[in-house]
Amino acid sequence: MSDVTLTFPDGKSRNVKSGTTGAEVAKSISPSLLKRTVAMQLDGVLSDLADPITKDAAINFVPRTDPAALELIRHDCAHVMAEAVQSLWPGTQVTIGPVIDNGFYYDFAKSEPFVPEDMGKIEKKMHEIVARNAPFTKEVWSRDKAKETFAKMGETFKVELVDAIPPGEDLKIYKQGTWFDLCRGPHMTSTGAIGKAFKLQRFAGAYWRGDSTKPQLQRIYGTAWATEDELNAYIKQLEEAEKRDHRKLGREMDLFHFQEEAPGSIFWHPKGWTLFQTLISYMRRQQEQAGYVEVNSPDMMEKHFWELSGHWENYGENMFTTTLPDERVFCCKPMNCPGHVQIYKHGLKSYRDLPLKIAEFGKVHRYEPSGALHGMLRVRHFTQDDAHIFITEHQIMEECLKINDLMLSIYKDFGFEDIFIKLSTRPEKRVGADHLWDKAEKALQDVLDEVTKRSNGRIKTALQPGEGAFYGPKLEYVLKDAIGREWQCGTTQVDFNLAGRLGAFYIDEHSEKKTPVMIHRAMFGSLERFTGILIENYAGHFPLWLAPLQVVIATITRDADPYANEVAEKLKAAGLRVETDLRNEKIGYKVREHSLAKVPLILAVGNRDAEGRTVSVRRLGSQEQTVMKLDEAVAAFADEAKAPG
RNA sequence: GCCGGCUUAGCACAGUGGUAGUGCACCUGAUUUGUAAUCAGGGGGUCGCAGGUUCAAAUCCUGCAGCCGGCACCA
Repeated sequence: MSDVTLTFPDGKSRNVKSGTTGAEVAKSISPSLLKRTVAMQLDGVLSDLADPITKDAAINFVPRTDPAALELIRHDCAHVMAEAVQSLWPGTQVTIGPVIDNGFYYDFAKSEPFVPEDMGKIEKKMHEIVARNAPFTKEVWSRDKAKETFAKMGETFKVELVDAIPPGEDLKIYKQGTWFDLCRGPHMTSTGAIGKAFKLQRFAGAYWRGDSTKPQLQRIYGTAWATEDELNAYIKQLEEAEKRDHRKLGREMDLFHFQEEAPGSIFWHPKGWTLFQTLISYMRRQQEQAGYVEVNSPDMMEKHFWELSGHWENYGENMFTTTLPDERVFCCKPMNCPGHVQIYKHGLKSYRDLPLKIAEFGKVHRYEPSGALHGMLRVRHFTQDDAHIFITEHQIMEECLKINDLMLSIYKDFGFEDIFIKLSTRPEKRVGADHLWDKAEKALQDVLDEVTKRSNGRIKTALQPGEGAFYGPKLEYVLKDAIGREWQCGTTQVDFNLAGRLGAFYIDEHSEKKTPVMIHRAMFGSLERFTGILIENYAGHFPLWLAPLQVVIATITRDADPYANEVAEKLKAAGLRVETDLRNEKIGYKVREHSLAKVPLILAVGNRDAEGRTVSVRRLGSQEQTVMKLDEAVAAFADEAKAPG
């Protein structure tokens, strides 16, 4: 047999016979290396340590503590969980069990639902299986053997999976003791390598193959790490995220509430509405500077209008309708675009009027499925910072790039600098001719390429085939928050269809009627969602310009009341949002309360301050106290409270 | 919409068949206080809604709604 050359991470190389396994190579170097190795990488690709090596490769032996081993730990853990479930509930069918961010899941077909107490039982059984430390062994089976075996076991989902594997591919079976599963691998050397740092998290329903027309399976989510320290750190991180939950902070900070008579709808309280309006003012200023005009269009229009626009056909099941006493059917607008086209159509437009940028802080109404609702992040009535830009075809690139620049600069004002952009192309359900879709998708791809180039590759992109809107493809801006979670906010959509459908045109330089192209775009996306994201991103600790209540003046004794009122008046006159706390309480009590309410600035005033015309400043999150002259404090805070941009 | 869980005072929670509780918040009084809880007293709940079982239901059963975790859908 011929030799193959293996190159080790230290640069040294060595020849071994083709067909030698990774385990044999490791053992020949040292038995202890073999013992601590759970898998290998060949040219960077993970594979089983027992795999024969048949070509030259850079080889790396992976110990279980190597970051590369983490996905193996999780994947092995999914197998162990599946064995545990099948041993506890014989007759349960296994389906798929992939690795996901921070963990894994496995989907089961089981007639009785899992109950909460089952989680502990499964975990216990898993620990037993890990302790048994059975080696993972791989076999390659014929398609027929696999189908026959799984069919005999009653594993109908596995049979379906076998059928879905392309003809040329090997069918691999991984065994851990007597239990086995169809799996593409790789796995570690034995179940013991999983260790103890795993935990099951939740039961959930999930459709077979992610398809809501197919049977629903029971999914178990788990997390697994190389060490218990890492597991604990991860759990702590989840707890941190929970503390930031906008639903919890919204209640604690008295920003808004929900109630069951209005599912998916927000009752904004004064403080929350102040925050909301601060965001709108900010965006209004940004858009004015960028040459937009603001309009307002009707919330309800007759159904036939939405039939004409294509919404009734393509979006109808998400629309609220109402029948008036005169029996005409009206629809609440789910989007602002058709209304903006009507405004565009008033007065003949020339190519000289383009680009025409029509913006609206319009509240749209969408009947979302009940299971989709989630605090302010997914509601049925929300305000978009929406705009429609009417342009000629050759203005697409320039306008999309302007939008992109504005989008990025706005996100930066909120501290979001880690952005990624998804391109979503034509969905199955759509309006318009394919050649127009070709043009629209090409245009957005070009924009995306240019944006990536300009950012020197800092902005990452992804393609989402079939995820576009029914009237056009879209770019979707996803931003990463302070604790690494991703949120989709802005969107830019190129639309060759809607203007034509609704009879909008302009006169070009040759006096001919032309159909404008429309760009639909939103930057915050939904103001409600963006507010929720900001609450979680800042954990309620808003920068001064956003904080609904910016300053509290807390008195130390009653004697200081007149001075406290004077301080409040001065701050209000400087444009700050201020309250006084003159209650008969100790200063420590007041500081605690306003700190819990996340007020950015607490000014304590007592007799010393009244005499010296000073304030004692305490900033949220700091124990430190700074005594400032009143006039200086007012000027400094007024400056700090200015909105960016 | 689908699967599972949950729903008790403003908030967080205890209470599994026999007169509804705790802490915080709230109200009243005393205390005038220098940076994360001063002391004492008091009020507050058709136990999500509607049915049913029972001598008796927060507790058991059925239906509905909302919420939570996922799936599907999506800004």
